[in-house]
Amino acid sequence: MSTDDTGRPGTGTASGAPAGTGTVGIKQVASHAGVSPGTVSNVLNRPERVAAATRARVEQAILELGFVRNGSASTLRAGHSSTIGLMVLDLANPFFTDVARGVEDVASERGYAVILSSSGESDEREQRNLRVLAEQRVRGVLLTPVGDEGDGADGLRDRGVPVVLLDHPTPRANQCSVAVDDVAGGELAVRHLRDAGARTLGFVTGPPGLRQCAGRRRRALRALRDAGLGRDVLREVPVGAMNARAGQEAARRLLESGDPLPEAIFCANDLLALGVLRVLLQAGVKVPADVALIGYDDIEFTAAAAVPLSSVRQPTYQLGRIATELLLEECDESRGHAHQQVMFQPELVVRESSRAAAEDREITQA
Amino acid sequence: MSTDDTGRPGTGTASGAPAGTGTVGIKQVASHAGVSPGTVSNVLNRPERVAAATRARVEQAILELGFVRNGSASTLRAGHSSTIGLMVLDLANPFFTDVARGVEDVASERGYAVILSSSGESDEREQRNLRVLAEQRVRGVLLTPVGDEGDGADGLRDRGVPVVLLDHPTPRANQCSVAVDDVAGGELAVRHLRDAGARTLGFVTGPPGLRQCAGRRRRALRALRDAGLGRDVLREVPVGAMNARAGQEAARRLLESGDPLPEAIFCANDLLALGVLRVLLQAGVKVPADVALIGYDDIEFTAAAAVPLSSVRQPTYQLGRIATELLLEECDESRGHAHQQVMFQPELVVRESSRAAAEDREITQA
DNA sequence: CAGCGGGGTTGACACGTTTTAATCCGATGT
DNA sequence: ACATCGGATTAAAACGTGTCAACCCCGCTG
Repeated sequence: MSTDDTGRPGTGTASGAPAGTGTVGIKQVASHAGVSPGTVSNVLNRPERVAAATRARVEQAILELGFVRNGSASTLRAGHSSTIGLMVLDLANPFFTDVARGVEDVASERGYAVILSSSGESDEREQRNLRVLAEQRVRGVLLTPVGDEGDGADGLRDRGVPVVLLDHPTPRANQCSVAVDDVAGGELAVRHLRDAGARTLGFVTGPPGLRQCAGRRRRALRALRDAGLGRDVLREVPVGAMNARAGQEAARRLLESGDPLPEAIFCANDLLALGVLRVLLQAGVKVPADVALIGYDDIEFTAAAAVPLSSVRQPTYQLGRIATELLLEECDESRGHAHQQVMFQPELVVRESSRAAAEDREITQA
Repeated sequence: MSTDDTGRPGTGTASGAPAGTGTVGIKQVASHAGVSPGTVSNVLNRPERVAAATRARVEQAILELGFVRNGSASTLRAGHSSTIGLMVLDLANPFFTDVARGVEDVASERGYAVILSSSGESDEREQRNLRVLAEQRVRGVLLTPVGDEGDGADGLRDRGVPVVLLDHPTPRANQCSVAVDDVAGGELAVRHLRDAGARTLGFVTGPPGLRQCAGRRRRALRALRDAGLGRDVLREVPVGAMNARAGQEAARRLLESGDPLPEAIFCANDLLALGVLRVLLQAGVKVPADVALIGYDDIEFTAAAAVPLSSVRQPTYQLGRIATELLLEECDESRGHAHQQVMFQPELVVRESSRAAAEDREITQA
């Protein structure tokens, strides 16, 4: 059968690798190496089962023909692909970027590809993108759910696709999750601010619609209570987003309210804190002498800020790594897999922005 | 049809779609709707060819059975998938993050999924990940190549996979590319610094092995020459990475060298600039009074820095959008597609860090 | 009334791979 | 020398969808 379907109206007219060959599949490799397609498949998937001599011959043929396996056909036949889905809330947030790096590294090590999706904190987009992932027959999904309940992925789980919740503790025992102890983090921050001498506290938080924010707010309140302080010393400043601009907005509101500034401000997010910091400094407020400031996430830029920001560090990269390892484990041995809820402990990182006035004689040493 | 799956999100097990059903494919839908598989396929792909009545019936069946099309089979049969690959240099860089957002938005709009890869500025990883993309039979690839020559993707192009170069102008006419005019950007920055009164210039640049850095260095030199300045006024400070830590390192080296500081510093990257800024401020150097400072990329954090950083803005998000649109266009109508090299013009963003002492009477307006 | 045309629908095949059962061949044990 | 065994290889049957030619039905025209 002389299959010369070369009538390609193709654009880029061939160069480099053996071009012109319509599509080089397992069959072409087989005939070129003088074996059957089945053997080629074996070379690809269970090299140990094929004699060294033939294996070499096949590998040679693969190289010469520039064959790359067709993932679709493979997936179709095997029933599962070698890609995993990663759905984050916001790509622009360095927190998720770090997580994604961890995910990508592990996945890449194991030969998995990562399909990255961003829900943009929208329920509807989350659903739409999850559907795309389902169509792609991803092997599993790492999901930072938008809603409180992680049930947006129930559809996937019912279809037998493992789902690991990211940065979201789950009450349900029938799924894996990886998260950081938010309550402990809030406690660390609030206790630290109190220890630094603050009697009144401002709390800058994102839109309450966001699960993340709701959670962090609850956690802050609880930490306050645990610290023996009443809600009356707390001043909440809700803002519309979780970025630096919103932080500036929040600080302006605090300044213009006429009330005295709180002695310390806890921001639900480093981006917010950076914005707050800038406006305070511009207004001549001294940080931390007048107002102590602490953020959350410990993104890279906090350390580089004019007054280096205290923050609560989360093992973001590790978060991604562990979650991926958990997911791949669940994929590989779904039989004996025991779901586990991993909870990391956050770590307080104290920098200039919140050092007690007592211990810092010379902050900005210029 | 007693569909009792109405609003019962509470019960953990078995909810949503009919569970237990092995795999629901096009056939099951067909028999459930009393039509042939071919018709179901038509409903999915060419709805206009099927009568309204049957279409409704089929759609109903799809809904009831919770059918989602098997992308692998679809791809296999159709010969091309509905995913595109995006390979960036470094996920941790907000520049690429922004680009990725643009890509994701457009792709998502058109029903494409995005497979995100990071080469981590490593040639070997680029090759490995491109191979994975090839296996996945992506419809096309957006690539920010590591090497000077964008030939790492030639293998893909030969296989008929459209490749659009991202943030990398190409000399070759047989491919699309989207980039920002680096030379113009360098000129903007250098000219601006000179206009602000700087006579000597420091240039902090990343590892020369990186194409990005090599390019930006060349561009800076050229801009200098165009500005009528000799190389003798230039002081180069190469560093090992493109992040804030490296910037701090660079600034320290400048300070400790004993030579007088340059009157202005141009950083190849905002992250570097942030690091430089911090160290300068700590050392008591006034910005911009003593040293003017400008970065590149205009990432979000520059505006929020203690001394807001001047920068050269690139339309990052747009970069991603346009590149994706170009790619999808090339995919859809590969016949009549004319390759084009899009070149954006960068924009100078002047903030406090580089205002001439003359023009700023009152910078901090609070 | 016969022929015709066309929209709607159908079957069946092909896509490239994995996998299972069957086949082949040389070597081993008696 | 024959039966047997085991490793290496093969042939063929799926996997779920898209495509295309064929087909059917019905109304319309000559």
